[in-house]
Amino acid sequence: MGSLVKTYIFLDLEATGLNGQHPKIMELCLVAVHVSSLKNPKTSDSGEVQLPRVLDKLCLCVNPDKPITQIASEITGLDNDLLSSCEKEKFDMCLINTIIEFINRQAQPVCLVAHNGFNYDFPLLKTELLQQNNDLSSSIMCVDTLQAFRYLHKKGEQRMEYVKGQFSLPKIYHQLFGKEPNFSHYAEGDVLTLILVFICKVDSLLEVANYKRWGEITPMY
DNA sequence: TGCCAGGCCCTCTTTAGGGCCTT
Repeated sequence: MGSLVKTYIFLDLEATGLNGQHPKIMELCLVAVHVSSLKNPKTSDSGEVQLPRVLDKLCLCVNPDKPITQIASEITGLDNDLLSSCEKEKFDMCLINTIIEFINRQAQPVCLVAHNGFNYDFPLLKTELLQQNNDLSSSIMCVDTLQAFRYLHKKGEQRMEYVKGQFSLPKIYHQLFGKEPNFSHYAEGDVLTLILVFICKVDSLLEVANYKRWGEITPMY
């Protein structure tokens, strides 16, 4: 299924809490990368993988219309007063149309990519869409990089000596780049970090990735 | 009142428990 994909859209959400707290989205970022850019990455003089030059980005803050948990506020730097004072709109039809049009202007077919996406980002986005009586095309493909990296490790990927059993995005980035990622828990920062680690392992990831259809994603709540 | 998920993986496992991962 994955060999058909022409555009990978990397996705990250910042939200008011975790699954059990019925979270609401307060920031989202989608960055679209054509498959040709992923498979022909540029490197710096020191040999470090660089972000592709051609990126389409959609980054938006959202008024969650719900109290943000203290821990979520601490790690994201977002709080209700800040979002209100910046007069951010709620997750509404205007935002949904923007997301759909962003996806539609990419070379098709597209695949959404998120770290722990099958259990967090995709179900939460689905919940928000359904609450507005809308949804994405059920044929859109989805990949979870947490699942894929765990699978690579289990299969004995030679160059990956992660801290045993630990596959958070910052830990994977540190393993591959030898430094801390920039702007963790900014939606855009996390997406760019995700793109970099994806490119580092692109051939392996594309080989083992477990593709699901958006129609198979069940809402978080 | 107080607390709140759930899928995956590992191991001191499979009649289970605990940590990871996402905010």
